[in-house]
Amino acid sequence: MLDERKLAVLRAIVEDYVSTNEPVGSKALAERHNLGVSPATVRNDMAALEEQGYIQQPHTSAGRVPTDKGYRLFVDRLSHVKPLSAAERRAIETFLAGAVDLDEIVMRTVRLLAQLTRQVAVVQYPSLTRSAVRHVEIVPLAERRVMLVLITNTGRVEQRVIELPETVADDRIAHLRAVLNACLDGCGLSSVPETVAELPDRLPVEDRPVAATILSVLLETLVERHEEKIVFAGAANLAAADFSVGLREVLEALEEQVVLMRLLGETDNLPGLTVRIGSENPYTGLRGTSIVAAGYGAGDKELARLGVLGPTRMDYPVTMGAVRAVARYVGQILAGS
Amino acid sequence: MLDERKLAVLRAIVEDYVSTNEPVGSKALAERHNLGVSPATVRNDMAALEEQGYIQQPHTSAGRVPTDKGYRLFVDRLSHVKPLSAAERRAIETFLAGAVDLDEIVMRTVRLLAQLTRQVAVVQYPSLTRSAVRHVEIVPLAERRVMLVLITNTGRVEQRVIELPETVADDRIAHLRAVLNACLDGCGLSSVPETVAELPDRLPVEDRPVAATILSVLLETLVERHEEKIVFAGAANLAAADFSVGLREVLEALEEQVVLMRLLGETDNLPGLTVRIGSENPYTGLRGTSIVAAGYGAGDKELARLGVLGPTRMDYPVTMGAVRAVARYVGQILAGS
DNA sequence: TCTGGCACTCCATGTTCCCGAGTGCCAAGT
DNA sequence: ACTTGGCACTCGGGAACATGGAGTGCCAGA
Repeated sequence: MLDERKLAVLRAIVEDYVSTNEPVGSKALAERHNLGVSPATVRNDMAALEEQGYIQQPHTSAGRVPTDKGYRLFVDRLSHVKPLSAAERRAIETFLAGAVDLDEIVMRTVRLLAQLTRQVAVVQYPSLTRSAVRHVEIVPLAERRVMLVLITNTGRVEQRVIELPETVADDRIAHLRAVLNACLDGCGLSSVPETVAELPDRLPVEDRPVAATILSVLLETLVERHEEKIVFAGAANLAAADFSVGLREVLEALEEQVVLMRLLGETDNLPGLTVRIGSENPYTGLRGTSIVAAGYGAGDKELARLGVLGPTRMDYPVTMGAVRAVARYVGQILAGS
Repeated sequence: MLDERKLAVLRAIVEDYVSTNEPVGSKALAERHNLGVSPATVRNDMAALEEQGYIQQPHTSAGRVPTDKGYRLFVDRLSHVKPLSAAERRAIETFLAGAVDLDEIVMRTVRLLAQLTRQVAVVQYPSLTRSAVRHVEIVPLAERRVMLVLITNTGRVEQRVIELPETVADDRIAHLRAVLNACLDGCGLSSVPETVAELPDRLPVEDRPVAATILSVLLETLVERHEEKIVFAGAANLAAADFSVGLREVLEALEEQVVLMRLLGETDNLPGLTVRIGSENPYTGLRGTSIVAAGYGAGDKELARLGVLGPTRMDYPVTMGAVRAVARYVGQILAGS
């Protein structure tokens, strides 16, 4: 059905089209990649490939262009992830190492990835759900107002201002803090609700209303922040690519947290790297774009995802290499801090 | 030099050009705005306006287009800030009121502003410099590692992980925290360095190295975070405007924190609202764009700035109204929380 | 099964042409 | 001293048309 040479032809078409952005014809193909056959033969192969939907001509009498199906075959069977150069690795390492807190890690990561791939990079904040409590802090702000600060083992910090039902002395607050920490320290966020459930019963009666208020805010925070934060960078790279068509839609998608989440979220069979090509992805505005994504995390459990979005016509091996490498390094940094 | 009618003509040109995006000719002008004179007269006035650099023709035998100087005159003398409708005000209020922490306030503000003006909105986080310490927290993470959390009265939270030079018992940490808070509470961030200077001397000798480490990180945080965080939203609106030319540059500028900071930062004579039109702004990539900015803050002191960036050909009265209104509401929210 | 040849298609590019919107200027009117 | 109508002129942009070249499909021969 698809012999060795036809696959070689497809590979050549993808590579040429990616680098030139112009439909590639049989003659140029036979010359540039030494396939050892004549243009006429290549034409026959092309006809077969087109027959099966791997390539396509924009107009009669134009060269061929890969279809989404063609890219898919290329990614799955005809290419290998291209590792980064040593220099690039060093650059990543030093750039990420300079970050002082989670915000900055994420910020640097997204920029790094955008620059490395010359495309739009998307990074999700480490999931609250899968991390654990490191410390809970209750800070008195005013007579009846405190700030609740929740610090997770991934370095994430959530804060909330709480209005209390009554005036509370600082030492009672301090006690409450101690109790809370004793019982929550190291507790997985997902199990916080049950852990905390009968906690008010163990407190003096007069402290219960206050405790209840604080706990309800705490639980609320966990629920609301369930949805993850997500950031992107490198929008300028979109304009640089010849994205004149549909740029609007792409930018809109990028500003829709929900869409971004879904794009990054859905994984597929490949271990680690997910590639979603053009029409494969769920959002119609992104018909002409592909997503290369990977999970990252400290240790082996995946805490969040990051990836790159670009035209279907992208250099998949290189992009995949960059995404994989960055995901690994971020994981290391996260584990180390 | 510029009599009443010539000014009216200029105003009419700006308004028409803003709404149609096409060079406006004498005939259409005389008809649409009832100026009470003939096209020929309008032509004479136009010639005078062009003579003085307020308008310009793209080509001979085309209509006129306002120059930056023309827009400037329009903004300064020919237009009034247009207040928002009651419905819009309510929308702002309810939308902003739902925010639970500073991050979310800023996020919502920037989106709101982008949606309201259909342009790119830029919002700076409240300045660290001009706010005061509300609480300092030192959280033990591991034997020789603590997290320093700094909470300001603007609701901003900064955190840093610190490696200590030696193992420190929790009660010593607690003591240190108490001392720190006692001495820093309410202290303006800019005066933290001097306040903290002789603090180690008042501690037991064995605590001094640890205290020094922590304090140095604290000071470092203040310095590094001196530069403000800044976010933008609404990039899709750029694509919607006919920004085909220079879109690349604009997007690049938006991703350059430094450039953004400068754009927002420089104020001018007008109380509150700053308008910088096309070539007036310092960055060459933004030759075709204008910035409308305003300061905001809790109470009267300005904590940070926010604004909108769009094509020079924008509806200034409406945009200015939106920016001013949003700035005020954010101030209120900030003061109330 | 591959190859060279050949007729055909059609896009991209360049040229020409023409229309119309808009201008500048001038002479006449108020 | 302005304002106005008239008029010749300019120039951009779109339509119509020509052309060259890259690329294709197909076929007959090796």
